[in-house]
Amino acid sequence: MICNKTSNQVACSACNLRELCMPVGLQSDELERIDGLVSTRRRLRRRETLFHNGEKFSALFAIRSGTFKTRVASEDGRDQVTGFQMAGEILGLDGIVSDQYSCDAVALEDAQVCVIPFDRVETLSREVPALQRHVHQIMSREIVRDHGVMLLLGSMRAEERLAVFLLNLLQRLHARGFSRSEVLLRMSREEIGSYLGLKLETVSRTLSKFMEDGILDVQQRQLRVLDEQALHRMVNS
Amino acid sequence: MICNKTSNQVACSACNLRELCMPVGLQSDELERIDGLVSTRRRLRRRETLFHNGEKFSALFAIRSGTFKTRVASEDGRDQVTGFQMAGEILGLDGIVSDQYSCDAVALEDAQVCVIPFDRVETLSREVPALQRHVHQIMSREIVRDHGVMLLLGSMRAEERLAVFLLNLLQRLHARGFSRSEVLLRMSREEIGSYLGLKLETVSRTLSKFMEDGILDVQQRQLRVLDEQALHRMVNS
DNA sequence: CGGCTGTTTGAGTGTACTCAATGAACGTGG
DNA sequence: CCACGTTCATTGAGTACACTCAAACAGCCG
Repeated sequence: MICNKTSNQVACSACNLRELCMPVGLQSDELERIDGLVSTRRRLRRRETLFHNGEKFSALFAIRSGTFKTRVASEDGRDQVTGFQMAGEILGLDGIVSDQYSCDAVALEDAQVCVIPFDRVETLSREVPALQRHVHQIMSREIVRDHGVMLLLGSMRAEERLAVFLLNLLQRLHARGFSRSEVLLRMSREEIGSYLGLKLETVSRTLSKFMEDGILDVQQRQLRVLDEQALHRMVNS
Repeated sequence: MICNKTSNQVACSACNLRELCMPVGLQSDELERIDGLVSTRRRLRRRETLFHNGEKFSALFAIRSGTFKTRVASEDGRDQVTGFQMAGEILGLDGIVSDQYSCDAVALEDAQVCVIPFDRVETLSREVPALQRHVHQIMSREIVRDHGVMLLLGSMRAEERLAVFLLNLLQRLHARGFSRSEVLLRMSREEIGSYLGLKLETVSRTLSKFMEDGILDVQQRQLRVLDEQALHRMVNS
């Protein structure tokens, strides 16, 4: 009986995320060469951690499905959500520098990831310049994103932070084929608050205010944007 | 008459920053191979910008001397200092992803940088795995650093932020052979405030409070730490 | 010296926080 | 399937920290 771990694998070249994920921008011949990048898949249930702070680094993870949060902890127990990640995005870049992950990655819903051993990334990107370039871009993108979050945390008020957060979330979902105006939030008020540097009560109050103003319709975690322009105006004024 | 741009160049292999900068961890034979990385040097005067947001990306910059700040701007004019960089640190990583720099890098004092054309980095790191690894680590380090700043901005109070800032600054200066307790601040209160998500008055008041408490001695930009343990306690409690 | 930039300090305000109670949704087990 | 406990969300009341506005002061350079 032929049956192995990889029997249900989908090659990068055949993955429906190839326009979004590692293979972005690669030629078809290059695409085939990176099919060997993914060693295995891994399934996670809600609340399971993909890796945690201090764990030995060995691989990056490409999200196939589901949503994650990453968080860092301070010595005295406080923690900070550093991002929410969705299909096609890469987790684990923080682990490269010290050979151990420096944050926790937690699934916010049942999820599946592609395991990409980092030594394969290094080997292959020496041979495939387009992959090398792509890896550099992924890391650079993360740096630019982080700088945007710093701007948000350092200089914006609660309403602006939430507006930026929602617009960003919707834009990324839209890029994945979902509605531009409707979203089922995978994260709690507390997690949103942690990400935005606010307390959960402030997140809740601000959402309520947006509802009063006719900008949003929020029913628990089901959220609909009624006036996207109003959100944009919040950010640019 | 023989006289060219590179006459006063110092090779990476001979640079006194080699324990701190790009060549970190390379073997001597590898070291020689990366001597070609630096195309030129560039001198900057105080307040000069090394690159600015939107400018075409072509090179990374290794700081040889002097201190820089990087800042990002929001659409409505506010800006946020995203970091202060000193000798041996690398500027320009944000430019890789979109082929243009996404922030401004400004010299806080007269400075000198090594210009490292990025295509050379990519070419050479395909041939020298240790360099490839090093580039990945530099980018990963920046990501981890940014996450730390997010933790600071998202969850710490003014006194803690300033304590973290000072400890980090002193630790980096110490690694460069300077005093662990004394520093001439190269940045204004406003710049510190922008970095820490505080107003300049709050920075000033908090420094004054640290003086009253006997933790610091501050005379304008000349700062001396009298009680380093007290600063550490601020952070961990 | 005057003008300028940067810093300090004060007074009053406001935004987001803490503490607290209520209510809604969800999952588990009887 | 319903009852229960638990988690999560909302809303209120009062507070605190950092903000704004303002004035005075120090240091620096031409």
